[in-house]
Amino acid sequence: MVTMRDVAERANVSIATVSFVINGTKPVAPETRARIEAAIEELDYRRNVVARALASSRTRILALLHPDFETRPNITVIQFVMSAAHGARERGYDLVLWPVNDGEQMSHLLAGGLVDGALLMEVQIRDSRVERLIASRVPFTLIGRTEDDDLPYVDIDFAATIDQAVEHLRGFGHRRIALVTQCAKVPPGNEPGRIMRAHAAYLDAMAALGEPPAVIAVEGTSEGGRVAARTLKDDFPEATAVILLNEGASAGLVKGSRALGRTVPDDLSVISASTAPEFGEMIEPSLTVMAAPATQLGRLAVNALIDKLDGVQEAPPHLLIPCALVPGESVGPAPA
Amino acid sequence: MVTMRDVAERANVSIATVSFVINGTKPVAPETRARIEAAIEELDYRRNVVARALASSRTRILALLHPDFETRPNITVIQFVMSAAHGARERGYDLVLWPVNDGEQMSHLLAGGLVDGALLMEVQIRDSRVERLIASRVPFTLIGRTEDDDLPYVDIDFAATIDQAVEHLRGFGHRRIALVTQCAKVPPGNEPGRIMRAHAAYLDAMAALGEPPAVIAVEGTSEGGRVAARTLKDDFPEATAVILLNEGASAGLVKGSRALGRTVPDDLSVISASTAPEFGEMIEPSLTVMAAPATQLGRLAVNALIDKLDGVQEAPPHLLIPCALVPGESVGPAPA
DNA sequence: CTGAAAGCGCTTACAG
DNA sequence: CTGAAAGCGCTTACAG
Repeated sequence: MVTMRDVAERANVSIATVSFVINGTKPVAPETRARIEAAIEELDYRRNVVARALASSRTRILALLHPDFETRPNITVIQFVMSAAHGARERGYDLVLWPVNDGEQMSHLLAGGLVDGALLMEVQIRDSRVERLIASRVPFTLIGRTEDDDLPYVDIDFAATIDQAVEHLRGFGHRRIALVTQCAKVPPGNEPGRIMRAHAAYLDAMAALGEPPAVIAVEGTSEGGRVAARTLKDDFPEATAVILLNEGASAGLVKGSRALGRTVPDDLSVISASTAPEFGEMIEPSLTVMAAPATQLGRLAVNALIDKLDGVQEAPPHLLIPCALVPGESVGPAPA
Repeated sequence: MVTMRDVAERANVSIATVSFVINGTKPVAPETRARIEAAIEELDYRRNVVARALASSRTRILALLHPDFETRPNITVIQFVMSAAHGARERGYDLVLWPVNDGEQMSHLLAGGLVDGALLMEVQIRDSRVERLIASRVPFTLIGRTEDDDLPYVDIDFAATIDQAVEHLRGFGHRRIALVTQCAKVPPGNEPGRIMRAHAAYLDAMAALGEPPAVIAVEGTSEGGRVAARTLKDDFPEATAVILLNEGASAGLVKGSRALGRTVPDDLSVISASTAPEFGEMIEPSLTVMAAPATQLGRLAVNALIDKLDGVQEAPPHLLIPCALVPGESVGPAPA
């Protein structure tokens, strides 16, 4: 292995000077610099990142903390993960994946000193992992929000997303609109923030419309979708449209409705929020979706975090991006 | 930050002895050990992984090298990535994500000394990245295979998978079976190994059946699936069944066939190979799939690599796992 | 069974 | 503009 010492010897300088040119930390005379660069080239030297990390107490590694047993894996998650990894690499950082269930495990990992910063996925309204994160003193950015809006986060703007979905449906004459969310495996009142916030936005929109709300929470599976279809028919037969915040159940809802004699979109219009268009077009009829800005969020989260680490940042980032409507064939005029 | 020195002082021993008990590298007297463990507990000491890495020249970090612009992201990929990350953590390793396009970039990263080993995804028949990997002297395991079967790999057994799919279809009376694969953005003859091998297995099976082969390569999108449906109808109208090695096109194929007046499975039976069942049941009719063993492969690949790093291994791993048939509703009796 | 000491390959005040 | 040297927090022969 060729080290900085080898380069220094070949260029007839001290290792400090080599370090200065590699990092651009101090001015170096042009001739000296040229000699050093030549030596680096000739020896094919690459600085050891571990030694650098120890000496500078900056590892340039970021952790992506995600729940161990992912909810049904989906396109959005992989897009988010990959874009975060890509964004990190573009700025010279590495991203490690940390499946964490409990805060205990998280604290251990954080205390090891491997990472300079962390990204936390699937944030809940009250989230003990966030407390651990704060206690660890490792800088972080949340993907999603807790109750405490002051923490740095990037998130989907679910309120705007729901509003837009409702607006779109209203344009087709729908007024009785149901919401299908996802059951969480957590105490009520502590769901993932997205569910709480979307729920609240939905209730507001219905109140503004002067229509009664109809909310159904099912599992994020095809079976869950079928359950939703039946509940919809039995308990909310007046609903002519439904907004899903449950991608995993969307296909089942369409299939289940059809099996119950209700066609999409003739009898029931469907919008799947926070869903990849690639996913929507697999379904028949193609789903009208609100595309999750997964790729943007991944980059934004990483860049916000790195900005903080580099001290290039004043206020904690509070970034909200709404989903974008991508029309499919699952929304039609409200039945008379 | 509390260091090993702090622990040593509190326990009245040298830092070497602390290291011995933490790593279990040398026998330590019970009383001494107890004192040290107490000190660790009281100080809430956690060993600095970076310092350890530098001193031991083992970082305990693994890289997952994946193509930068993923083919259409799918459930299988995220399952693979997450299970690899999880498997690594269970053995005390971390997994970094490295999006790499060119070998150049890869060599730079590898030379930095951050990782002890690497996993390479989307391996092609002739793959320059593999050569870079070998040249870097970083231990690795391939996900997929090149021409050179001697390198360590884990892979889906596409031959067995195709055979099983053909067998299944034959059980329903099908003989004229088409294969739909995915266009690669690489020179012909250098596709991802899975396509070459599945293709070969398919040709063998058709030869054994004494039927002419019919192969269609389309993009892994809904549109690609539609193209396949049309090509199938126009160019291979005798085919009563199709095996897909192209998850992204499967939904489009079903929808496209229906649009052309051919119902699945009445007129055309469909099996989607290397596909997640969760995906299959989204489609109408539910797709009969060959489930990709993504989760197993992720763990196997990581464990094989770590075994090698730990010297717990003789021969390079050559692990092949076939997909498992999960019947849906897209396969029916061959039309008379 | 335990310790003193060298060393992993860098960065970074401090001096000149 | 450049260098000598301390130090990052560990591991690991080597000695005893």
